[in-house]
Amino acid sequence: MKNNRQNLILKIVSENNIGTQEQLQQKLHEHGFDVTQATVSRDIKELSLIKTATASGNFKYSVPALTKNSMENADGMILTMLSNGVVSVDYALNTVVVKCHTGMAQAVCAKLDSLKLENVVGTLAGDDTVFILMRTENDASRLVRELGTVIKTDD
Amino acid sequence: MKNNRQNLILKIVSENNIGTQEQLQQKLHEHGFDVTQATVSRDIKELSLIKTATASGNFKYSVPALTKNSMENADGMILTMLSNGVVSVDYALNTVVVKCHTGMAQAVCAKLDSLKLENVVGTLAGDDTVFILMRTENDASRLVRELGTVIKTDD
DNA sequence: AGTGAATATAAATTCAAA
DNA sequence: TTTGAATTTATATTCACT
Repeated sequence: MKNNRQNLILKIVSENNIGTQEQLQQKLHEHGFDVTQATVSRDIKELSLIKTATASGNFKYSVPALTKNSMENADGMILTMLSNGVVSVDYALNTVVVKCHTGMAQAVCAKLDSLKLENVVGTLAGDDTVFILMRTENDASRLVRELGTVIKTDD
Repeated sequence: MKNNRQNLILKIVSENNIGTQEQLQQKLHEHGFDVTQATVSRDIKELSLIKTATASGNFKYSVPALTKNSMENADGMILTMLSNGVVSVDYALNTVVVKCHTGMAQAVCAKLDSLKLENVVGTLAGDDTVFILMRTENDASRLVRELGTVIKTDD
């Protein structure tokens, strides 16, 4: 349950402008998770979400980029989260297809974008699938291989 | 004065583990800047510092790095390229000006584009100069600062 | 373990002032 | 515009309970 909730949090902060834990709590409530601010605070800490000012003069929680550093953070929580979201990775020609659990594609896509991967032409996320258009077939192949080493899919 | 203080803040949070504004205030005091928490809070907002949990279970303020992912990738090729081509970086209002060696601006511009920097409205390269139009003046200021930390200019 | 209620702490903002 | 003092608001933690 906690895991589901934290996955949802990643999705929520990726897709919305969440400035306070109360707002996040409210969003969680809309999705059927009734937790207190205390829990939201703990979740944010465990996920190592970052809080920062935006150009528009507000604050915003975001998913941290997946660096070596952030993997070390929070007992690899983020990595785990990413892993939990992904079902499988495949490619055809120069397009990589990341299959996700329903509703997780947006969050996974945000995470992948944050990696600022090379030779990515563009990304597109539906509900349970992310498309990554790579420059060349070689790039696609390499990316699938690289993701394979990082992401533990849940089969 | 404010500028000096904010520069010092960047230095302090880079070199120390600052978890609260009070700690930062204390460090500033040691360097002769006597300001209140209110000011520290404003500075943090203006600098868009990020607050996030660390592996050790504490919180920490950090400088938002454009480099963490993008520059560590690609075997530092991009970094090398930029360093070799760039002479200086400056800005006025929301436009960043990257002075390059003659004929290098196009290449530098392409490299900068490849970084997919946030809040970039557009870029334009001449022969020895790249213009980067940022969303806001703050964005410009931050980009210059960030580039400054990454790019070794050849003077 | 994970959580909520209450609380302590930290951080953002308001308001007045220089 | 920049700031401090006071205040409000937000966030982290403590403690009890499950």
